[in-house]
Amino acid sequence: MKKKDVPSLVKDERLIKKRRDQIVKAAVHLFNQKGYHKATTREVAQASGFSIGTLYEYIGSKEDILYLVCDAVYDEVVEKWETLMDENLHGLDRLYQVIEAYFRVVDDLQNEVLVMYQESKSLSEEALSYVLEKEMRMKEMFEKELIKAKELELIQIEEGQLSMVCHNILVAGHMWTFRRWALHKEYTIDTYCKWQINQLFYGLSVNKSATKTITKVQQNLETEGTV
Amino acid sequence: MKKKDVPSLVKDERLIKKRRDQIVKAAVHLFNQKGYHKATTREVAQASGFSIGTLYEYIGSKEDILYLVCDAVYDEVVEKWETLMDENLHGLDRLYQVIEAYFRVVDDLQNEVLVMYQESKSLSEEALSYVLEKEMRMKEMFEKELIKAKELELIQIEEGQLSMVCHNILVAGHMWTFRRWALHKEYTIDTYCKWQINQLFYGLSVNKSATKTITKVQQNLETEGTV
Amino acid sequence: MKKKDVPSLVKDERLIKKRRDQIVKAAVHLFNQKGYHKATTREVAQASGFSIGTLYEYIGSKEDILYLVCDAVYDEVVEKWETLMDENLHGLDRLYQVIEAYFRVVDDLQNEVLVMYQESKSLSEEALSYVLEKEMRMKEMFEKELIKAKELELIQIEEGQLSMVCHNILVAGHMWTFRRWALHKEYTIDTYCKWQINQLFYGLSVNKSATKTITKVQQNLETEGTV
Amino acid sequence: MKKKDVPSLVKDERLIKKRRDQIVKAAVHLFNQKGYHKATTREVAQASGFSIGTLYEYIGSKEDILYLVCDAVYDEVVEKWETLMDENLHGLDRLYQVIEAYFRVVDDLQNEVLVMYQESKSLSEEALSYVLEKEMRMKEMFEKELIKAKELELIQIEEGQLSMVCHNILVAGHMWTFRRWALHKEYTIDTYCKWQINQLFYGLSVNKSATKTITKVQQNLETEGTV
DNA sequence: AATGAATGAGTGTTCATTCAT
DNA sequence: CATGAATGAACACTCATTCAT
Repeated sequence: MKKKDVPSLVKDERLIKKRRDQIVKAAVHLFNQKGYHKATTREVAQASGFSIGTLYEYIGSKEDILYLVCDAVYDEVVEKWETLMDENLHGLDRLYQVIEAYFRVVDDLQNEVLVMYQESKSLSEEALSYVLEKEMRMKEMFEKELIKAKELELIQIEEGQLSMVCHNILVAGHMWTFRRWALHKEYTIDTYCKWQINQLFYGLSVNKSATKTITKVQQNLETEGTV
Repeated sequence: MKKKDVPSLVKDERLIKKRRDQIVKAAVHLFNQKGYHKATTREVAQASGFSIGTLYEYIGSKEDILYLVCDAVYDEVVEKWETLMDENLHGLDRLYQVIEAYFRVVDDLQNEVLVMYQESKSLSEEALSYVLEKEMRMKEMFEKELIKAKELELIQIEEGQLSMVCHNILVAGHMWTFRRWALHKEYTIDTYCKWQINQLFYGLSVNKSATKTITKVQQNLETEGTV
Repeated sequence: MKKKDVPSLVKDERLIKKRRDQIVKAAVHLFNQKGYHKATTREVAQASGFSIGTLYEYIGSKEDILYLVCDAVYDEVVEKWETLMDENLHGLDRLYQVIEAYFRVVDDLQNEVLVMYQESKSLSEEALSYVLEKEMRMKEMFEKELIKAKELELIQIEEGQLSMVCHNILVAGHMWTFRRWALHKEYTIDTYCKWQINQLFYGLSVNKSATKTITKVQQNLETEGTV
Repeated sequence: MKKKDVPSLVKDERLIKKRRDQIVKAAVHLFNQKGYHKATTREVAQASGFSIGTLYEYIGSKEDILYLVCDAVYDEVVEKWETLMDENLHGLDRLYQVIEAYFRVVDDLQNEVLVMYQESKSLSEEALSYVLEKEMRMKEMFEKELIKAKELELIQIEEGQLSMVCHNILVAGHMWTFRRWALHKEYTIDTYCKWQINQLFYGLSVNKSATKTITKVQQNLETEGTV
């Protein structure tokens, strides 16, 4: 899926970048406050520091603003993430850090991530799939790390579990923003990282003598024929 | 937080219930397709099988529709969940089942949960806090079970982890709907339950010889002074 | 102009009268509070003590309510007026009393008169002309009295003045309602009657010698440099 | 009570004034025909010569239109009134002229005055009190003149009568519009002025010795050729 | 005769988008 | 390149009126 083309009537690429940065910054703030649908293009223009006419010199439609935001947020997340990484770490330490760094970037870019998260569904199919593709690329970053760790025999992970765990990690990051009404009361970003990583690697530490196979539960449910 | 009052011009309580059920059903469908903001009240009325005037005999504002949806979805989830529970199960089996049953209910009520999940942020503060309270009550159901399991020494779980794990379970359920664009390609609800529960209880099965304490990682990160 | 026909689905004339009395009473109250246009038929029905369906058993349209009100108010004014009249009075005293009694009836039926006064313009042409005809009939009552007084040489009034004075009297009554925001602060109905009647009969008591001395006064003032 | 703020999305003050003049003109015409409540904002926009969207660039709500009308009408009345005044007249002549000029302005601005008169009650409390204050200021103009005349001993007027007479004069002006269905059949503005002023100063001539100098005043006014 | 649920045309208002200056 | 006035389709919501029960 290609980058969606956002039309501009202006030629100067440098100016386009500058104005769009202004737009994104203003839009993130506004969309956070009122949501994408309730924020008006006029408001975005004003918050960006120019007129509605000028706004439309740099975008083709309101949706483009949302697209620019989502696009920018992914880039910013990845960029900051890379800044945080210590390339000297190895083994499990590296794995922990990749995840923790991600959580911390999300914490840092809370508003941005939240907007992208809550409003991206309003994108057109074309724009959405581009954005989702970026999401998948982030997922792949975790997959790579996990596969590497598995190959190094640092962790044991079954085939089917791999992808799901990466989804879980990503969503655990998002959660920190979209469930902040609850989580921020109970956790700091430090404790949140600690417990999420702990949970991710060690689970609920099942007392082994109590273990029964999940398969059995499955069977029970299936014989009941419900759902 | 009390149940928000949704005004109706109609007196017959039975009829109100019937019509509101129609409205909720139609609204879930519509909001799924186009989202809350893009769906018009006229469309909701039409999809409900009556005129716009009649719609407004049973609600006070468009927001009330969303509120009715969210309220109904929670009730429906809890109700179906209870139906699925086999009260004869005990120990870890019960724990597995509580979680799996929840996932299966979410799967069954995918559209409903997705709408509630994606659109509830558009509720007014008053309505939202009522809805969030319901969410917290669901979280408590998991908490109770986990505490019970802990007391029976079926699992080991530290203080700070408990709440977060419950959030994780709830969100893992939601994920099945809001990330279905990815997850449903890779998993069936059966395999999804299996892997999520597996992951929840056993984590990534860290190879013990490779284990280092998370605290150490934390220290590394902190000494770097980043974030 | 004939009495406008207000259709009713009910046969029993006595019931029609009873219900319409209820309607008029409720409507006067409501129209006073919110005005004819902002008051809804539902509200009128409710304030009348029955359902919207029943309301429409006794009227054909919302406008009929206004017509009923206007019609009733005139009748009530005339009726109360006659009650107040002392037939033993004669001469100027009678004239004073006719006018004062009218003012006092208006004071008594303030809300009714105000509604009729402010809202009758919303009647259809047909209904309006019937109402205006009633107004003219009231005017004629004053005309008769004034003509009688003129014939008795109690007052001097020129041809063209007669009609206008009667309009003035009627409007002076209405004024007491539609300018009550100002008049009721400054006058009681007693003082209002006194001064209006005084003004009506004696005017501003122009100083007779003033006409002649004006030039003189002016000269004085002008030399003083004032004015 | 301060001038109510009517919000506009347009910045150019000159354009605002121009457009609002258009709006007022169109609204007076429409409100006369159908009344404030039955006239739609779309009709006002169309009659003003622009689209509904443009209308709302210059007002905040429908009520603002009514407010603009009332506000403008008062200003226009006062302005025209002042134009008509001959500052060289003194004594009773001046008094006659102040009143007659007012009647003639009302005649000239019939539609405007009638709308303001009949619809101002639909204003919000805030706007209404501002409008009523303007009305009171007009009343004070008459009060000043009467007090001056009293001090010059041109007229005799008792304390309690003064305010009421001014109300009467104002209402006599309004009457010429809201009772035109009757008055215009019987009077021209010339005869209406003559008889109202006559009545105002000399009453019903109970006392037979009352003079009729009005004819003379009329001649003065007529020879000036104004109005 | 009374009820009140159903109707849908109509209303005020918003806002993304355009385009002349 | 920037501006902001103009546009009008679209929307939430109201309410007089009807009619089956």
